[in-house]
Amino acid sequence: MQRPTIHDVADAARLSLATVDRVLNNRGGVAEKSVRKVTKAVAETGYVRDIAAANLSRKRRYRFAFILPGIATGFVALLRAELAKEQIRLRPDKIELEIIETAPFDTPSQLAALRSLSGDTTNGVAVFAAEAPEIHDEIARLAHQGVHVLTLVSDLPRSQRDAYVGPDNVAAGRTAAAFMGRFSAGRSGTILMVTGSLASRDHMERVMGFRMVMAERFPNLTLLPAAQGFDSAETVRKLISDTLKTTPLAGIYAVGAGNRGLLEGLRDTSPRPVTIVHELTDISRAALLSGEIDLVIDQNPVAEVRAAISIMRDLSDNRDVTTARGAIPLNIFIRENI
Amino acid sequence: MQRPTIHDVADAARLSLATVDRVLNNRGGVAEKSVRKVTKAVAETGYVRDIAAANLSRKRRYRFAFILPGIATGFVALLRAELAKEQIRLRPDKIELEIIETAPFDTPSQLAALRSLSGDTTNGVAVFAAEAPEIHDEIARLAHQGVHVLTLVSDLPRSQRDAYVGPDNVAAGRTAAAFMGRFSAGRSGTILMVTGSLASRDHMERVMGFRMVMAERFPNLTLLPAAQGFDSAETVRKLISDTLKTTPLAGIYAVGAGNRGLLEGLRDTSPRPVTIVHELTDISRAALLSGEIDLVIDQNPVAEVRAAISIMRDLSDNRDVTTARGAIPLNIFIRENI
DNA sequence: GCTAGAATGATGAACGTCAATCTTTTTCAG
DNA sequence: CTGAAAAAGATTGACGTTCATCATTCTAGC
Repeated sequence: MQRPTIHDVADAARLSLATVDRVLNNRGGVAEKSVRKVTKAVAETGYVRDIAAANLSRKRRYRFAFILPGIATGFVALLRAELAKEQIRLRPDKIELEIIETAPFDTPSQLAALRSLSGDTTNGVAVFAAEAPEIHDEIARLAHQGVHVLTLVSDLPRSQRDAYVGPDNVAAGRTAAAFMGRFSAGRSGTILMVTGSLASRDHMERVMGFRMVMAERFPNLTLLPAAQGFDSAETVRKLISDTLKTTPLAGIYAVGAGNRGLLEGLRDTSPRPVTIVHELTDISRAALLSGEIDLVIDQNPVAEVRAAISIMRDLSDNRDVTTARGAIPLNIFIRENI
Repeated sequence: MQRPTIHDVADAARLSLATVDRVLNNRGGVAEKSVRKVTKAVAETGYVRDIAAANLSRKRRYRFAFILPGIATGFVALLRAELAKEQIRLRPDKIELEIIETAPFDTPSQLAALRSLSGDTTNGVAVFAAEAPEIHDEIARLAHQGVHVLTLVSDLPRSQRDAYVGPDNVAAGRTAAAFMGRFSAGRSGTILMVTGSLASRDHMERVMGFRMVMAERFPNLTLLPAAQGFDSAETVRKLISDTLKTTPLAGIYAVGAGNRGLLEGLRDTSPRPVTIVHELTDISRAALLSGEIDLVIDQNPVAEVRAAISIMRDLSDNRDVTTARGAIPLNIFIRENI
């Protein structure tokens, strides 16, 4: 048995193709009675629109934009590399990806990126941005224009975004704390948390999760106030070595980027603090192998990009999207499993 | 600018549509010179076949089969549940999934499943099977008939499979060992490994990885020979409690399924051995929360099913598939990050 | 230079849907 | 009962490709 087509629906409803089409694409001008007949016929026949044929007919393309910081290294670079690959891979599927780079931690630049988009040039957009009221406004504007908005890596739960694609950052922080505690094996000492910025929701969520578990389960470890490294290797390096001048550290949790600086700042420190960082990059991988880092918590950029695209597509085709779809698992790496 | 079509290629090659079509679908009967002209025109115009249109025209459907053990609980049940979801979700894309259940750890039944498939009823198949020469033969037969074969969860690297979709099981074992060692914090003692079957390659690879890291880094921990629990809760329970009668355990690494039995066999043991199991299910999740289990190494069944389908589809459309595509990351769960 | 056979061209119907246009039928107010 | 508006029907040409058929033009061998 073949899949039913509009013809079958028309037959079942005892109406013409034209009327069925009018109903299916709600073009209006159809009697209420006929609408019901069609709805019934669709249910009876089990008709599902052939999206490929429909797209072919209406020359549809999917235009998705990704807004992310223009950082040349680390995790964001991996994200961008994956996007570039998908850009090519998805061309035959008529999915066009536009990548818009913003200045890191710069709300005006993120705003400008959002403003450059509109409902008739874009079908969906995935944004990696910080929490700010103007950003929320722009997202609302886009949503209103029928653009599907995803938040990427860092969520904006109170905005009008359709979905969040990224890890559970509170869980990430909790995990970091749990391993920090276990790896410290009951000793006491001081822990430093280095974030990128205190305005990044993802970083704050990680800090929150980290603090919770630390307070609950490892009261022997003392937390310094969260520092800001602005994802810059040099700033992070200075931060670490300055701190070490006055305070010996039992552990470091690097919430954001700048791991190259972290390693430099840590060089020649003995005993080496338990070091937990985020994102598996060339640098963190090497440091894991050499023993300079104890644990890496990673969100797979490949999975992230794919999930985002797949969800934007489903939203565009208005299939229902379960929220769980965007959850990116946290991958935990130690020396033995990279 | 629109994407080029066969018409554009024909124009560029100064040949008719018919000839271009003959070349593109190599139907033969075309002069070598013309073939070259077409190839050149394709390159010049950047033509890429519109797969959706092509599929529409040739009424193509993708028929994929999944062969997996008919176990009603645990990881395999999660796999099957996800497959059932995808079955519905992918219907509008004309992807049909057939799920074939085999008796667990039963080669004849796996063979029968493979034998039931052929090139003209199936485009791709993902098999979760054990290593056996007859299985290799069947895979070769299917490959020869143009069926794309994937191995799922457990690889058969010397077979003619097109790709493996699943985790790096050696890395899984290494990871388990690394955490086992760290969680034991320098103490010495005896470790029990419980596999499903010594014939399952995935289990053996895990054991191998586990042994390697144990020997290298934690010589203070002694390994008992790997036991077989046949993924049965009752067998595992008995195994554990029998072992405990004669030998106190510092750690247990459950390589396979049957975690319900493991927990029962472990009840009232004090001190509780460090316990590491595979796959996040209702049971292991609860045990993690209650503290009966220390660590769960999980392969996400959702990711696994999606990767398998996406790869089978790419193979069917003969796009090139990088081997890395099938690698499923290992998710490590402790109490704090589930 | 003729002819068989190969190569190429031309054409049209299909796949399932969309979208537009034009015609016919139904409905209902006055 | 009439007539206009609303609803429904009918038809057609796209979208990009496949596939088959038939007609035409080359190309070699003799």
